[in-house]
Amino acid sequence: MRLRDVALAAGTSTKTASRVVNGDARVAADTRRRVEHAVESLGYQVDVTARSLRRGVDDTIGIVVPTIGDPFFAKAIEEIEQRSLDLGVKLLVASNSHSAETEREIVEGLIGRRVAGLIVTPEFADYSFLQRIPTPVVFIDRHPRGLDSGVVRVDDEGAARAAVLHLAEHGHRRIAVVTDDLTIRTSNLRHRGYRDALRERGLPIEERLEAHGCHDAHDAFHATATLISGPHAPTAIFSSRSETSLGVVRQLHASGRTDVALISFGDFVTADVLTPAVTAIDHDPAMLASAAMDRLTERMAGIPDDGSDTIVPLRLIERGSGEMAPAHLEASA
Amino acid sequence: MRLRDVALAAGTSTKTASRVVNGDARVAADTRRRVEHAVESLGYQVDVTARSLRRGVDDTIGIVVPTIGDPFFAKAIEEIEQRSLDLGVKLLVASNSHSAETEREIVEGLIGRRVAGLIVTPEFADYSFLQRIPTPVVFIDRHPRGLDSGVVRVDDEGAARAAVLHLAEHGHRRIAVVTDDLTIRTSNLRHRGYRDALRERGLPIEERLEAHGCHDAHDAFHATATLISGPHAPTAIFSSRSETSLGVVRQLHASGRTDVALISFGDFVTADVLTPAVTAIDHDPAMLASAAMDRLTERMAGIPDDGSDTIVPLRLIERGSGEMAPAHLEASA
DNA sequence: GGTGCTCGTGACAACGATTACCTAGAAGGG
DNA sequence: CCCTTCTAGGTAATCGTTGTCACGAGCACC
Repeated sequence: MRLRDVALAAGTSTKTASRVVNGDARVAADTRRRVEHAVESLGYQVDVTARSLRRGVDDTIGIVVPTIGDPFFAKAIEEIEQRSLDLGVKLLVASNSHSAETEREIVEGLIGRRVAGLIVTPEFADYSFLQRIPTPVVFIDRHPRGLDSGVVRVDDEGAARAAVLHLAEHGHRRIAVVTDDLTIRTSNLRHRGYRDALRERGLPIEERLEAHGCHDAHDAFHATATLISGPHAPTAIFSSRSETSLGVVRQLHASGRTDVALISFGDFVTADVLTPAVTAIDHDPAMLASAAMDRLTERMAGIPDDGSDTIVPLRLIERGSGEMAPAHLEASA
Repeated sequence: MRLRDVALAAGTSTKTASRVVNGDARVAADTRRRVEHAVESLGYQVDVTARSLRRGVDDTIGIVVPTIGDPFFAKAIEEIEQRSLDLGVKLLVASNSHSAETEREIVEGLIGRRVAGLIVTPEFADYSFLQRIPTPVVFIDRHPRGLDSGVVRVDDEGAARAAVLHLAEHGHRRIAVVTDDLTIRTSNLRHRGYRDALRERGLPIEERLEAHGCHDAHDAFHATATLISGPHAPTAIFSSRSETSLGVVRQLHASGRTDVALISFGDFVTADVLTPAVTAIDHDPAMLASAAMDRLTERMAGIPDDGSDTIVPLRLIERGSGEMAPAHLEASA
């Protein structure tokens, strides 16, 4: 199964066999045929490992995301998949498993595999070690710790601000937010956008209107119950992640409070089937992915990083839930 | 950045440096410290490629799926991710990009990378070439072409049959099916289960009750419109994929026909928020993934494949839409 | 007939890490 | 005090492939 065996069977040197395998034109037609036959009958397969070692690089790029199960990243991966297919390179996907240590291991492992380039969603790890490494790396979604690098990301703050302003424009003065831990950068940015909007409109910033630490739909479900009970309940909710939106929606439906306006940061399937249909800010992971690929391609072509961020625009999809007035009017889809 | 450089800096031989890097106990404490220091200050990283080449294997397993974006596979990957983390091996994910050629390339590429094991969702490629290859491969979801191998899969036929029987038990006599092309194995099996159930109950099998070729929600949306119009419209629909279910649901809501019973093969988020909440057969990708990992672990431990299939059970989640009587009673959540 | 090409081919080294094998002391047993 | 057994460390070969260089043959051109 080694090239040597193929060469032996074809009666040539390994080098010539290698030439055939790699499509080098400088091989006599007859020799080529013999080698090809040997390859076929022996079921030879190139040893990518040895090849990479010798060649120094690989026609593969890698992408590292927090979790593949997250629909946002899943979509982004799909897009990058398509793009790399067009580029003729293979794609390896890995997840950084939510721990600084494995995160670094994963990235190092991919680099050690000599991928031609890497797209990384930085999370906990310190990426300063990358400075000594020539592999082009493009970061998406967040800034990496320990490294001063440009990033391809969505405009979390601006979009959150726009969403909340949208609610305010429809007359809401008590707008709540459901978010994850503020230590998470994106959550933090969205939360900041939320507060910025309130300030701009001179609306109250109150702790009891803010539900932090909602990691998933379940947390959000309970947090929403607390939010909407009591005398000073909000008339609108801004949910800062699609996962939490699911919980918010469930709670609003469960407690018969579908009169509360809602905008979800992050779209989700069936958002348009619900009553009222859920207004969402759409990330468009494909755009993010595409921009990241553009950037990576540049980097691989030797164009250096200028350190600036690429901001991917977002759009507000008005479906009804974000356009309801504060009273109890129901604007159905 | 090579081990040699580290050794040079630490004043030892590469072998000793290698020992330190690999945690070999037979190194004097002082030497160890010197090497560790050199590693740290030089930012040395093992060249995984060279290591794999020499060692012959790698502490990485790979998984190949049709599309990472598919929520089913995304969940399965998450599970396998977790399991491999526990096992202390890394995971590489690749997608086979829907073409026989790239599919084979991807699998060969992973094998060429000397992964310790592989979990593959076979699609179009001929897998007979694997017979000559020692890498353990576990197939999931479908049988591979060209290779006689056991598979870890869900009981598509049986579960579809159970779903349709469930509808029949609630009094439905005109049950429609919305499905993808029957050339796709899983679609075919589910369709067969559907017909089996009808036959068992002596219910009519009619072409106008069957919408084939629905690739996505959009197709299903239109197909459903056709199904539910006309004099002999069904009182219940069996949707054979979660993607098509989204389209069916949208159509039923759009045309105010939420009185039509529905069971979805494949659960989806918000299925429980709709009115009526959607009854679904849940695949539980985690179970499938887990079974696949069990099998792969066995294979990697040298236990040969006995050629039998591992069937992962499914469960019916009754939420209302599948328990409605044929008339127009509304069983709300 | 020399000179300078290109063509097809092969010998050889090298990619970076590891492993099989070996050395020299040191430690311990009798 | 000699011999065995460790211990810490080194040397060289090797994994499979490919880049470099060289070589002989054939050919065209002056």
